[in-house]
Amino acid sequence: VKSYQQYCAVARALDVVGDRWVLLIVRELMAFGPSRFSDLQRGLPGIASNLLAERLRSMETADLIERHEAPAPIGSQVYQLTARGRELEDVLRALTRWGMATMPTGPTDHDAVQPQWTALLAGFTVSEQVPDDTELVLGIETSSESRAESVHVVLRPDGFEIARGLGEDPDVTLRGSARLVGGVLSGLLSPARASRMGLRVTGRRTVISELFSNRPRTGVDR
Amino acid sequence: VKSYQQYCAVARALDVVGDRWVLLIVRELMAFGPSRFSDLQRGLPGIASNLLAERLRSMETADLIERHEAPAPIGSQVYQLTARGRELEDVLRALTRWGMATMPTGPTDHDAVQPQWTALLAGFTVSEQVPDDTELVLGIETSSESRAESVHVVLRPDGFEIARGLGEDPDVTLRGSARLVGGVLSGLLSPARASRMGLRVTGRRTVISELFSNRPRTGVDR
DNA sequence: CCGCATCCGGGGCGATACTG
DNA sequence: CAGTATCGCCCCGGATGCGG
Repeated sequence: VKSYQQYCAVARALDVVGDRWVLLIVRELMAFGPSRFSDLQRGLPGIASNLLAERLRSMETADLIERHEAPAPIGSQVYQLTARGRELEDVLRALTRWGMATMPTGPTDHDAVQPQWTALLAGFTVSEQVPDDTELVLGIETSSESRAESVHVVLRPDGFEIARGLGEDPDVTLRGSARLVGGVLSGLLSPARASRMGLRVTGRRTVISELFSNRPRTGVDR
Repeated sequence: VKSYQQYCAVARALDVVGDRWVLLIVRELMAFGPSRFSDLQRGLPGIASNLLAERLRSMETADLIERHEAPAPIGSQVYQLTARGRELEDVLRALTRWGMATMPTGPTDHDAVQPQWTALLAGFTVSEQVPDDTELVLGIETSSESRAESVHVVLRPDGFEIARGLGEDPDVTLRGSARLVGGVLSGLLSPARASRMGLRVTGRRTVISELFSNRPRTGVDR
């Protein structure tokens, strides 16, 4: 939109990422990596196509993303974060932590639900809980009213990756409403309570309790 | 504005703090503490009075701030952050770190300059560098073209406080353009270089080099 | 289909004026 | 000093169209 015209680091940052949708576009690219226009559109329900196009242009100008010709499988182009764009991870982490506190409210009926949002939450909150030299594949299937969609997260102590589908043989799989799955992954809901409320956990169930044994009770305190 | 209507922690957070000016109002209240309407207006050059009033209302509804009858000296009311509002500190920290990288560009001629913005930067970046059980008072005077305004920061290892004026006998005082003062405090500019470029340091000058001896060279890397 | 460009209605935003 | 009132403008959101 318009610059705040203030010589202040916060205002300067908001001049770039303060426009509507921008940080959510970064969220999608941080979750899935290089994505096509239509992929982004799916992950950003409510955005108008012209707005997405305009944002992608200005984000490219701002050096947040770069446009690439897609490799073999698809003959289109993909968008991905630049190094500068990836440095927004701490901003998204902070916003995630702060926004998590409002999650127990559960999705309103009109709220969209996408599994990669919950998966990103998982990557941010529990990835550093993974023991050294291990890789943990977490399957996530959030069932909205209409249909159920799934992703899987590869959790490593130093980071994570998200991809569509359940992948091959995840270590643990969480199925249920986004509220239950997200509640457990954010630490705001104990696995035991969630199970009683309808969460289904398959695979090496002990992994879940291990991940959450030494986590703070709420995600809000520092 | 309007909710994103997505069951995602980031989107939920942006539903509350994503509106224009909101995070900058939080910045002002985090810098100075309880403030009056006109104080906020001074710290937010460019905001229209009706917009400030509207934002203060919605921020009160969102439990970010609360309105209080002012104590003795002023017969008006003051606004201050709630606990929930103070929890936005990490969000501001992350945005500050990210926005700092754009600061060497210096203020454009039209950019406003206020010393508390630089002071907040100091509080965020160097407060934990202060040795235990010590209190360091840092005077800051940023000279814009028209006039020079000053604040002082009381730095403690576990936090900081900002107040107007230079206070009584600060340990060190930095005077100069906002670019020079901010450059040093952000770690993007060495004190030596800044001095050569016109920064004036008075008081216990050694404190400065001590504070910045074991800081990372740039503020951008994790 | 995918990746936009164009058009259009509504509302948030910004500037000014005004009031207790 | 602390807002309220009014008024354009432009951004946003939704729909449609269209070339590759």
